[in-house]
Amino acid sequence: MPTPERTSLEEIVRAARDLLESSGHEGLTMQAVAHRVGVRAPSLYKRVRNRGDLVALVADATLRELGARVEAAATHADDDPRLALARLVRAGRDFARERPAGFRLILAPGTDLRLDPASLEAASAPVLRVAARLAGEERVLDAARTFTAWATGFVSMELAGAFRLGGEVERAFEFGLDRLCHALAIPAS
Amino acid sequence: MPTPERTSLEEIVRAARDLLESSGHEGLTMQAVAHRVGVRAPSLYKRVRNRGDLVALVADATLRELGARVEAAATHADDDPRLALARLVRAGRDFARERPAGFRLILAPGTDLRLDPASLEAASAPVLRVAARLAGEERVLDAARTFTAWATGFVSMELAGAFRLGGEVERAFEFGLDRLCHALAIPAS
DNA sequence: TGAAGTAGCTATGGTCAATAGCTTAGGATG
DNA sequence: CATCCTAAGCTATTGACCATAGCTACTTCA
Repeated sequence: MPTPERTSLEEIVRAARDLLESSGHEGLTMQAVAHRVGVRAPSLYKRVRNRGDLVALVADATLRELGARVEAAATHADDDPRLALARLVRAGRDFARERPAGFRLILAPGTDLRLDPASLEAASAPVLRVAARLAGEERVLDAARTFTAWATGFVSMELAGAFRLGGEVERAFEFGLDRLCHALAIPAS
Repeated sequence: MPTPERTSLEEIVRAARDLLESSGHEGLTMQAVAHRVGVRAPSLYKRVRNRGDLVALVADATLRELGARVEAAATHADDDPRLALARLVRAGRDFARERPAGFRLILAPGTDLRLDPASLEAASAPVLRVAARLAGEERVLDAARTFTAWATGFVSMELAGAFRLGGEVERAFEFGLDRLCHALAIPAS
């Protein structure tokens, strides 16, 4: 039997995620992570291949948490798909505000970073499920993608500060959500 | 009169942009840029404060080029706003495919990076102009933002490889564009 | 008690950002 | 023409960080 782990991989990833949010992508150094875990930097390489690997783990953990949040928002069991979609996107917005740096990591992953397809699947499944309930929509996949595109674009714009005043954000959100729902519920003319 | 510049700032930024696309964000080192320009690394600091500054210049140059492309796509002088919007988004998609790394830089700028508001303004103005011509739409700003959100989200998804097969991309694009145009041309009920 | 495996450490090498200080070229000025 | 002076570029250096090598000590199991 192997020796029980003193410093678990989960602990390292958690420290790395916190550090990413507090110090940015540049501040996410092996030394800083190690210090936060209470260990010296080289010890991390017993659990992680290199820094890129750690960043990938951070990205995947973040993506999975986003998926869980969206999933939780989807399981509210009310009939109105519009409200369900609104909750889904709000879950994404809240998450992006809580972990902006992590969100950026999964929003625009570098060429080197490969997100786990299973995690992506899990995160996008709820939208697909709700979209399937949209009245009059037969092209469910395309509808879900259109909605997801708007939602991610909106959140990324909000994150980048594209909306100056706070009130404008909500107005723009309600507007976009309303129009998207109309557009996707009404069959192509 | 000052001595004429041997190595211009434009030359440096151009080299940095090319390097960003060929070697990624990590490969964009001062040494690599200097070597490409035909100079030693410390000499760059005569033109640029630090690496972050150079990245900001790269981002701004990329954003301005995107703006110019979108602007060019908008000045086609045909009456159909739908075709105009299609050309706008296609210009963005083409650009994102040509300079994916640069596009990511302006899509999800890090917390440290501040994009020039004027450049952002110039890049988003064409959409606003076309949106203003949409029949029956009075909330022009919100409409433009909704459209822009969908477009950026779509491009970022395409860039991240969210669409498996090539054909699916075009189908999803046509679908989303069609629905968005319908949604934004029809006044809220 | 002895063997084995493993967590963590120190020491080290290599890359890169950034600064200090020097050298030199080339125009401006007398 | 001689001189100055600005600025471009260089070498040398420091400090941060990633990553590996190799050692020590502890835990578990026979």
